[in-house]
Amino acid sequence: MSKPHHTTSGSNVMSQRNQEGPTRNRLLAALSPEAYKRLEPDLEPVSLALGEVIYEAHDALSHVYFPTTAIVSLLYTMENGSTAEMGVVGCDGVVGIAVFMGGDTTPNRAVVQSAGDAVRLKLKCFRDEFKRVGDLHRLLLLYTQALLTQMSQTAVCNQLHSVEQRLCRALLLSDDRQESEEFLMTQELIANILGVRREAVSIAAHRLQDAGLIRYKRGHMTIVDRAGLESVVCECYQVVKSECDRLLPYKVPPSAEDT
Amino acid sequence: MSKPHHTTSGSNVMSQRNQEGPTRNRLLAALSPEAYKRLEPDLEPVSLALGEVIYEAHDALSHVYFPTTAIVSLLYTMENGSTAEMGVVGCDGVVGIAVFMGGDTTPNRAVVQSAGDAVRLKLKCFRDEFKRVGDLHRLLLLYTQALLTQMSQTAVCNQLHSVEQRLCRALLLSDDRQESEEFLMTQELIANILGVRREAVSIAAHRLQDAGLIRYKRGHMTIVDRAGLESVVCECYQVVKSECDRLLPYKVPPSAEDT
DNA sequence: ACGCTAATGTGCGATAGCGCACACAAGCCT
DNA sequence: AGGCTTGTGTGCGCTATCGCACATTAGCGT
Repeated sequence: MSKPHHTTSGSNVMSQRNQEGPTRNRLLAALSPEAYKRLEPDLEPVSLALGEVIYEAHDALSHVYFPTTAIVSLLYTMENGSTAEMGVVGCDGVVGIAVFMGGDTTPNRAVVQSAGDAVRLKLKCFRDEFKRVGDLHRLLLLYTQALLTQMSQTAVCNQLHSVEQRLCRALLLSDDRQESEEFLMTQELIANILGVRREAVSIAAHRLQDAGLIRYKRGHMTIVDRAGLESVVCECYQVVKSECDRLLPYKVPPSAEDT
Repeated sequence: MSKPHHTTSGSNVMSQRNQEGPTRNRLLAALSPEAYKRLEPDLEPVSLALGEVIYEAHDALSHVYFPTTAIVSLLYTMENGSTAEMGVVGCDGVVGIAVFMGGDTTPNRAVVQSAGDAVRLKLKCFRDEFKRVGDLHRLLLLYTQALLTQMSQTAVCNQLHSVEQRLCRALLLSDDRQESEEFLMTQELIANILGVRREAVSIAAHRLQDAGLIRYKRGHMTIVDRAGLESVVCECYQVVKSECDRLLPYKVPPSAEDT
């Protein structure tokens, strides 16, 4: 999942659907023109605010969400209130996997980690297209595998790596999913994501700042030296990124249905 | 996922396909008779030995495996050699998800955690049936969601719970997936699964034994008080089990294809 | 029965992260 | 400008787990 280089494409916007609008979402962008046209009338743009809850644990969904500039965190909340992130979804994915996997709900919540836009689709439209077993079907299974990799790598990473390394991983994952190098996130939020105390984040962030890798100021976190972060982060980051790139290349070969 | 009560069914074996043979695997058992008959000629019984590697990271598979009495662990190995489990597959599932998700390979390995039997299916037969988008297709997506839940819960559990609780979870997960209350597993193996040092397992196992919940002797681990274990284990165990039961009931309604 | 190997128990210092209790500082509201 | 709320830094004792170095033992093969 390389960051989409924001080539301000000027006049040829119409010819490329890769820069703005719903097709900022990589899954939508990878659809064949035919499949995309079928969905287009039903795509509804929405703005997602920081902290907004897209679904609670065990909630039946009314829509699936394709983030374009927003970033959504999949969090689990324990009975005692402590939380940890299991996965993160940005322009590379979709929120609401359970809808097409058949279970309808999941035990986790989806919370907006970085405000931005998304397009959403009513369940019926979405399912109708999924059932054609064409592009959308194939892409979503591939995406699900990528998410599976992300979650399972999170499992081993949580077990084996330090808070500092995992903070780097969280920052890089966010960076991959948005334009700007600056994030609006408090240490409290990061702590909930990493499943550690806020103080532990404070210390780790401070270390990264001292090392000149990030700048940090009251809820504003800025990546200063991305290469440096990549040298500190554990191997888990690359594993997830490589697998994501392998499974979901920008260009996807057309499916049998649409050729 | 309730443990299949081994009612030694005597004479009416032919009428129920729920006790022995390939249909000990719950996915195969849940197929419609039509779908099962299509696969049956190609199902190949295999014995899996403890420690046997079904696939290595990034390996292309030649078969998918439906465990019947064997238990398979999905493990990730770090560059420095440390390992941790991301998920476990028994008679409730299938080894080789990547084959139908479209990615063909995964970054993790599959290792036999408890010796036993499985049936396997060549990729082509498997894919042909999957592409019919009938029972097998629907069941495998449901199973994948269950596995997703298992992996994501492993992620949060690894972060938030103690070695002792996680040992309980591992034991209960194994118990759910096999007949006997006795497992053949060394502390070394358990340590690799939990992603901790062997010594930590030694201490945790000792505590459980002192509490009268298990008996432990040189590679033989026996559950003495299952209810006791369930009172010690963290909530993660129930979350995964409930979700697994919800998504994959023993009886599955027939799909449109086969009615 | 002997001896080898694999499995387990134990002790000790080091470290990471927890839980708590604050002090402090930044920015918003009026 | 003053004051409140929110976010951040820090110190302290505690616990879990690590990493290492051994001692011990069970069971297998011959």
